[in-house]
Amino acid sequence: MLLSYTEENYLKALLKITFDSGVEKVGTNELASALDVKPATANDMLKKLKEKMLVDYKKYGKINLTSEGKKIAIEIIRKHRLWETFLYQKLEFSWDEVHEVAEQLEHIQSQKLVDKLDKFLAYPEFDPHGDPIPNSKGEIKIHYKKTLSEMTPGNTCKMVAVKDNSSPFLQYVVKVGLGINNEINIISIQEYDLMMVIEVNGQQSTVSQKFAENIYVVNK
Amino acid sequence: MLLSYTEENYLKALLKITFDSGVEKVGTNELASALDVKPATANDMLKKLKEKMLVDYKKYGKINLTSEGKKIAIEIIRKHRLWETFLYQKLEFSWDEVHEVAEQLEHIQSQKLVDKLDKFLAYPEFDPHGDPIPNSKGEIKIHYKKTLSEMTPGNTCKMVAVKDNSSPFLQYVVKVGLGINNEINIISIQEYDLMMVIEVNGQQSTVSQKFAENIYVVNK
DNA sequence: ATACAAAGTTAGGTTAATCTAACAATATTT
DNA sequence: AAATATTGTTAGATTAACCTAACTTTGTAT
Repeated sequence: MLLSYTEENYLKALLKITFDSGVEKVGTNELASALDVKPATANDMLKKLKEKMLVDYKKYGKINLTSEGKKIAIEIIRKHRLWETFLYQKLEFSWDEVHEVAEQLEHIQSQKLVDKLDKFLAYPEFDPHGDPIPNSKGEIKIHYKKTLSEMTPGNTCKMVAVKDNSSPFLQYVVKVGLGINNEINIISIQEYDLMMVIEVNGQQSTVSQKFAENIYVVNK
Repeated sequence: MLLSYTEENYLKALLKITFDSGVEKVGTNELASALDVKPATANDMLKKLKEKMLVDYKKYGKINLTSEGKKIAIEIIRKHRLWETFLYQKLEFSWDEVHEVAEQLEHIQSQKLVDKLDKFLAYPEFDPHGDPIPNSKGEIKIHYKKTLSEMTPGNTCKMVAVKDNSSPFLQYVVKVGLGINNEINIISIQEYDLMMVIEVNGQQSTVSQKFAENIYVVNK
């Protein structure tokens, strides 16, 4: 099925929201704000995607991807993450620069391109932000993640991914000395505002709760 | 200046036409048919591009790119040919498959991406079809080309590029045993219909005039 | 349980890129 | 030079993706 750039973005946004919130059902306003359009616009598109059997929804109800819609959305995420990996590994892009360009590259239509790129990169399993890259069958390696904000003093954990892919956040992550697979010791937590003192490679930093909520870790 | 996908294609088409015909001035119908749209459509777009000072033209007159328009068009061709080279050299695409995908990739907006890709490919000077890749300053290595159809029996020449980039043509070129930098001996020419008997790597083939007009060569 | 707030929908309008059909200017041919 | 053909332009319509403003439905809180 040939979809427009825009239609693809709607499907991708729907999948992303369910990934991030853990909930299957999505609302019109939520979708609209994720795509930075007005609810009326999202509503129009939803009707179109329903016509095409890519979403399952009825008036005033919640939105769900159909299995076909989900398949397409996963393919887009696959392309996005493969391109990010390419930019990072082969073209020397930095962590915080890959996302923007991958947003464009993910819409290139060519099955052969995706397959060959995957091969060229030696079938990577995770992108530069630690997010899993769906394989050619659409299967995703899930590593059950907690956020840094769920850790308690004395814990040691390892950063596996970031939740927020925005440049300002990623640059801040680098500044704190953090990166994928780095070990983090939780030194203390401020009861009042939940600020956290952490140690990475011997360097201590104080980070906000908001920051800690955007770092995925696994226990050590 | 931020241009739409479509606007970029109009600029590229204008530059291509002047390249191919050798003439500076382009007509509305010619442009329209190159882009596979109706003349009325091309006319509308021309007005828009004139507003943006990218083309120079007046009612019922001929169309010219301004220097700014030409600069942008060259940049698009640069991207197109770099991507073709990438697909061919790094991703194992064949000669006749690269064009289509590069038509999409050429519109990706990221100066850094172009620069890094150029570096990654070790600053190639020619794409897989033998066409010169403009460098980062927009300079193009011109090799003064003749077509195979201009050769006479007894001549020996070397194929440097193809004029037609379509899949059917390129597949035919491969079938005849031809490739970039191959030596060609002109054995004979049929006076009646200008069919040519050529020899490549010891293999003799008979090719039509139309075919011969689409192969660029240099004298040996 | 009603009232109010939040979420979702509809109607009608805009812009970019396309079209068709009619018209105008330029070029070519006899 | 007049007739005809070619080329280019204009006017008005269409479609996709967006908008605002008004409305309806659903959910929440007193």
